[in-house]
Amino acid sequence: MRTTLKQIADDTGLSIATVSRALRRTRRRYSSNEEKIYASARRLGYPFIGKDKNPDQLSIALVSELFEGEFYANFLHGFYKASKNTSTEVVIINLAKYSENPIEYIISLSKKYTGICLFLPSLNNKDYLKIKDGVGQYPIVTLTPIKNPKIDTITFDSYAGGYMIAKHFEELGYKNFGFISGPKRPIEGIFKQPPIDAIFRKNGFLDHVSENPALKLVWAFDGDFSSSTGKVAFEDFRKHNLTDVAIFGCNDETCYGFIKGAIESGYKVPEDFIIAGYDNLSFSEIITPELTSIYTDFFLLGSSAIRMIENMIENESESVGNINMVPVKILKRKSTEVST
Amino acid sequence: MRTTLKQIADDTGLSIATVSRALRRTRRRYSSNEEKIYASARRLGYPFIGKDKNPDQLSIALVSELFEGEFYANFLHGFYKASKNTSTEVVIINLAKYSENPIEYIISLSKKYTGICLFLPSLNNKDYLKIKDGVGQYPIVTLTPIKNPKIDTITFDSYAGGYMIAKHFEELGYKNFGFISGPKRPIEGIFKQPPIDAIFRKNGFLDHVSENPALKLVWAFDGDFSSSTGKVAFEDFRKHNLTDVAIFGCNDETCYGFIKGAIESGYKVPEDFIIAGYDNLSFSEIITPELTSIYTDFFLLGSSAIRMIENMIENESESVGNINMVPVKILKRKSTEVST
DNA sequence: TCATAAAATGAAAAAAATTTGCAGAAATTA
DNA sequence: TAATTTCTGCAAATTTTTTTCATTTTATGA
Repeated sequence: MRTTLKQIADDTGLSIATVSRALRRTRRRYSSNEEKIYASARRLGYPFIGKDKNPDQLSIALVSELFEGEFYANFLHGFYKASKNTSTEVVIINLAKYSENPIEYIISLSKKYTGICLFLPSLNNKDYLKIKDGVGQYPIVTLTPIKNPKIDTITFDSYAGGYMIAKHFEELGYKNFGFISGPKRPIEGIFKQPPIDAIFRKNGFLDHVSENPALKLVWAFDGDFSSSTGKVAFEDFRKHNLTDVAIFGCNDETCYGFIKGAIESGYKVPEDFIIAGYDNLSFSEIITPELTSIYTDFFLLGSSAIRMIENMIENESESVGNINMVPVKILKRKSTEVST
Repeated sequence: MRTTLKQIADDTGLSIATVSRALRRTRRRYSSNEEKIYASARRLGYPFIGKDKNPDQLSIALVSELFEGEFYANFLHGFYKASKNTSTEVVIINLAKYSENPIEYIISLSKKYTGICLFLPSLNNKDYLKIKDGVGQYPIVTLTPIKNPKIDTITFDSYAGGYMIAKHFEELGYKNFGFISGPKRPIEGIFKQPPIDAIFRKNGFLDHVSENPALKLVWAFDGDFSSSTGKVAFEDFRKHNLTDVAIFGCNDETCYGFIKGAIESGYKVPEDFIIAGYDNLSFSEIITPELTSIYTDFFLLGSSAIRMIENMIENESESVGNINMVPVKILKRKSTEVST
């Protein structure tokens, strides 16, 4: 079961004594046998003795599937930055590599790490229940909103984000609102289920519209978070011949595509319509017109998640399904700037 | 030195036998004592027995400092994607956390991982020599070009990238070339030294210009990779009142800023000048006009790096300073599209 | 080339660490 | 409340690691 010096001795053809000495020496010597011993020890998974770990340091496994795009870089960077200020170490675990049985693998992580932080939009409620069952009273947190969670959840206040956009539009005097949604069906290789986050953004926006009799949703389009559907959305929007519309694209990329389509067709933004996005990607400051967007601060998210896990450890409290919302901010830019 | 059951027993106030049993049981039981034992074991760094590791799996430490931006997401994702096809596991190590003595820390990683892959633009030649000295004949590779490296280097063929741009400009019939450079001095918090990569891009571009008597460098500007200096660069360019110029901005972000400045001043691209960038960020497809750029394939880089380390292990060869160039591609888009 | 010193190695003894058998205590269930 | 199960510590048994010692190999210098 456990790797012993004997196994390494057998593997390398050397004696146990030699293996013991090589592995225990402080300074490495790079003789061919020592290299062989180290290589074998690594391969067989012998637990090393190096001053690898600061005993007072907590370690949190940040379990995610990595994809391309600025979003993931900001996400990871936010966590690392947050961990720098604490005695907590964050280790990224890319689940894609262990996709045969992800649930079991996540549960096994609880032996090795003091806490687990999940960012896995592809998991469903059943999966989370299994994980919760598997780890028992153990500090675990998820970063993806789920309905009726059984694990403590920490997520951006997307509902408020959607609301802020609607409110901003209203304050600018707009009455006619448009909306481009996020994915409603699974997307091959990314979302096994539509992200609930996007639904909250939408609800926050639409609830404000429907609560206020003066406001009206005059146009809606089903997107999938990509800039290409943003462009398609514009083609559809154009056909409707609407004027004085304030459009909320539920992420920035969708808006980029929409604006691109509009500009190419000779439209002017914000003169012909105003538009706002979500995520505040760096390009939102660069695109012409600069895009009003909801800023999600990943450093704040990371800090909150780490603090939450630290609290769980300290108070020996259980992850039972509390939801912790991290506030978001609206950044108003030229795409919603109305000349007076 | 080594963590033993006795230490955990002392720490938890339980007997050695109890600790042994708790840690060796296959199924966890979540009694308060067992939780205590696991917590103590984690804190003290007791080597766990879980079937954590596939014995035939190589593990490579990818040592980097993470920053924000799409670049890093693509970088990490490329490596993960590459590792998926092999039996090699890639573990991201964020060096920022160990900044007290990075060199020593990197050397200590060689005990734990089968190979090391460095992406640390802030290290200099001396640092690399120390690392090389510290790890001896061990599979290690660096991804940042350095002059006269002592460690095997694998990097994008930036020189060829710069050259491709110049060649493309020439083929379009342009004679007057402009250039916006990358950082020439260290940038606080990011580059302890100017990235040599950017210099190679520049050399590839300028060498082609100077080799061909018909071509002329009519304008150059010192940038720092940011879109804001791109905008400043445009202001400078404008003052020079140049026409028929083909501009190479040594990364995409610089070009975004430059184009933004140009459009805001009523310029038209590519009618008034043509421009090409480097990195092929996703916005290059979205910006109007779409930006011609050099595509650096991080999957290819990751695959090559992993293969290189695998070879070093197999042939027991040493990292001596070979340089392996990963080819890049030019993606021609509207920013350099000349109507005929 | 050879003598000498230094380093590396294996066998076996010694030491240390871990597991297990056993019996009593505590908790749970009927 | 009695029966059953689980938990626990002690000490013996077992396994693993380290150390001692003799031998072999390698390196060094005349």
